[in-house]
Amino acid sequence: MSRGGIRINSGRKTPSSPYKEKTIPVRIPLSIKPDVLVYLEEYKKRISNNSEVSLDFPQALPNPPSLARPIYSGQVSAGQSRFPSPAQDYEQKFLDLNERYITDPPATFFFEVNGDSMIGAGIFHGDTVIVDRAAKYKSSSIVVADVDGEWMVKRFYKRGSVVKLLSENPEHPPITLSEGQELHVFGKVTYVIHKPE
Amino acid sequence: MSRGGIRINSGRKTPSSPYKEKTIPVRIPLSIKPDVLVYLEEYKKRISNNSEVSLDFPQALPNPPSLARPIYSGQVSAGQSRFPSPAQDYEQKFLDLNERYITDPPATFFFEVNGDSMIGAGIFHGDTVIVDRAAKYKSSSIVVADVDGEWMVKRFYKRGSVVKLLSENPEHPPITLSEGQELHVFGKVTYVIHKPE
DNA sequence: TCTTTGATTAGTGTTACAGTAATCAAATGA
DNA sequence: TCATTTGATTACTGTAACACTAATCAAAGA
Repeated sequence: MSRGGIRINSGRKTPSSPYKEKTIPVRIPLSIKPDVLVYLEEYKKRISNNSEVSLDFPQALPNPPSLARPIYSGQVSAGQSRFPSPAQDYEQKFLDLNERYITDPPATFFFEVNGDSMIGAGIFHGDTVIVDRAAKYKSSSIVVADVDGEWMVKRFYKRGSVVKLLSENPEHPPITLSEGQELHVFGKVTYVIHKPE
Repeated sequence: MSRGGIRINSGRKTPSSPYKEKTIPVRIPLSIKPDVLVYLEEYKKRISNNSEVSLDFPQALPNPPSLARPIYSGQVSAGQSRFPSPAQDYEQKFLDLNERYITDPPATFFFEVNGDSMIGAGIFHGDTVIVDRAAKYKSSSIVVADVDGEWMVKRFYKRGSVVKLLSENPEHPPITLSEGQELHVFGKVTYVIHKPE
């Protein structure tokens, strides 16, 4: 009758929680408990969808509810063609920068740029680049990459087995990967935020 | 010596919590615990600011606090100097693009740029510029201006009574204001958002 | 071989509790 | 009389503990 006995190495495996990490109790006001639960639900989904993604880097939040700001947008010419006055035909939009420029929040990172090797691509010293780890990059994409521990913004170039990292400044020669050098593309630069002087 | 004795009606008053309501423990994944704490912080502030409001009826909070996005930021080199791996020294920041790049929401406008006359300033065709009408501009500031109904992005130049609008592209000559021409500076370009290709 | 079943371990919501904070009024002292 | 000190009293909070559920395994049975 008894089917008992030792079962070594049995039991629930870890991590088997939907978060794939430990949890800790945090006191939440009753009125916003439902919001937090919804939030956790979203987070769970994201974690399970991205489960194949490496967890070397801490993952950030799912799409939290954002405060949209009403912004009047229009078009303006850098050349000299004629445009209607923004005062007349502005279009009231609720433009949320986060929404517009961050496609995948958990995969999005910000970097401040150091140096002027990418001036030709409109990336200046001190600029902030928005990097999306989930975005697909190809040859000629601008990426943030790590070559033997050195992190840089470059234009990624690949033809067959030849991989180079190109600058956009004649003073900076391309970097060709030599034998034994390791290249990790961290993510694709999707936007550059530049503060003009 | 003894100051003891019954103190009827003494003790901490309710509600004395910053939330003005009960709380309950909710299990939160460790990695997003900081986010939730920030969220609660915001909520607390909102509650305390509205404390003068009558509590006869439950009040709907005006702006629901948004869950700030944690973004891991680091620095990356466009040159070739060495930087530590973001995995090692990432700094968890709650970076909100709106907050960071929009100082004065009602005075902030967005324009899409047409043409390439400002390439030297890192402003390309198709870019979006953030324009702050409330920001002070001076000679050499980049502005959105209206000259006789024509709207443009230019570098504003002023020496005495001489006013010019300069391009940042050798192919585009400066615009000198002639007699009878009207110039209205709409606002100062505070940031340029560029999508590299 | 396949299925059943209890053993075993991980994860979860909630209670309990100890420690802290806030508030009051009696006792004290000026 | 009135301000200050002080301990009593009550509310609040973070977290440990615990009971319960979920997941997984391998031995026993079919």
